[in-house]
Amino acid sequence: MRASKEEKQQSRERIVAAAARLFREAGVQGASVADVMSAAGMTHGGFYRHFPDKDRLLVAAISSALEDLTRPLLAAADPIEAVRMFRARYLSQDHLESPGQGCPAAALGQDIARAGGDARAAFTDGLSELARGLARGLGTEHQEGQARRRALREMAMLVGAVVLARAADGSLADEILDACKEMAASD
Amino acid sequence: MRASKEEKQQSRERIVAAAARLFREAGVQGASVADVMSAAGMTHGGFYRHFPDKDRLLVAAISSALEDLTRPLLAAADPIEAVRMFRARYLSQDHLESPGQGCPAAALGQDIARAGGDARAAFTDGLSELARGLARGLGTEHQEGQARRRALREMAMLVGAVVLARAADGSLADEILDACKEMAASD
DNA sequence: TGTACATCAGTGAACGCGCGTTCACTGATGTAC
DNA sequence: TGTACATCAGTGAACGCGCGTTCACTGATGTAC
Repeated sequence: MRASKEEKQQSRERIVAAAARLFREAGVQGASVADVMSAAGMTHGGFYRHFPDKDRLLVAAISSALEDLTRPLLAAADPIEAVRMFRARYLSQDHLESPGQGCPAAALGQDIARAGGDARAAFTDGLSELARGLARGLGTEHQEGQARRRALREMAMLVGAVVLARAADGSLADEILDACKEMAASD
Repeated sequence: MRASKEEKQQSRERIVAAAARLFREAGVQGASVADVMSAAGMTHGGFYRHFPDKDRLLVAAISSALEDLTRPLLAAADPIEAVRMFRARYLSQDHLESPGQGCPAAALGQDIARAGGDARAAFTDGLSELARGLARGLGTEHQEGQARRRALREMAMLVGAVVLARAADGSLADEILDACKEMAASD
């Protein structure tokens, strides 16, 4: 039953992808190691051939999810348009309803703050890269440092809007998203 | 060992206060019923004389914490100054380090989104009141609806800033808070 | 007002359950010759 | 290249533990007369 090196690597990627989705959907404590392994198509015992413990899986899941979020911003040929699309997608109903595919800061920020340690470090690195991606599309008319400050403010507003809208019932949630879209437009 | 009606009421208030603090510090799943009862000075068995289950305690804790946050805004003689103070306190290092005494949206938003049901309803009500409190200090030069939209945007940015700053390491956390303070000042 | 009894706030042991992690095992893979 | 053996990815049972909740019990409180 031993799998090849290549198969092991693929297994690991499936585990991280499953964790990144389930942690964002259910929270770190709400998704068990067995849940993640099952979603990756394996049984729970094999987990420890890939990670020493659940905490290390969280670290890998955070990095992976943040990279997925940032990639289009850093790769875009038109950074200004990329930021516009990023915003629109971020404040969409679809993002609200699909935390498993969405921003890990909005879905896991509080879990990461409590986990501390390596999870926080991985989040800090990934978030800083996200800010860099956003700054690319916010810096044309301003000096260097201003673009980064604007990127950090933008991130704060976006994350707060989605955290609040997900925790609130539909009508207030819509109000919040609308108010923040207006902001983004006039920014 | 039966306590009087008045004592029972006081016990209940201690339980809710302990839960409001511990849930914000450790998360809903991170604070057990036994932890809460112990912090309230009792043993765990008595909990069910006050609440049918842990979910109902979360509902009471959310309402209580949001009322504490909103009270000074609604009671203020000078609403504009009250909002200024609210912002400064919200983006302070002290708030960052004391989630147990701070904003329940920034500490529990993701738990509330996942809990759904009555917790979400209680959060929606309390958050709407908070928006009303903020709108009091944001409406002088604008029409009615604009004040509420500005209040919702303000909430989103504040909550996002604290969620991100708590999940990130110190240096990036400071950058985020600073960037959002600037925004608040120029708003 | 005083008495007898029902109520029930709080205690602490006990319950069933799901969790993270460990372990003996299987058999295909990787490697040394 | 072929062979013999060591390695180890993945399985599934088992572990100890802490959780939310239940329950029998105690004795002070509340109430009916």
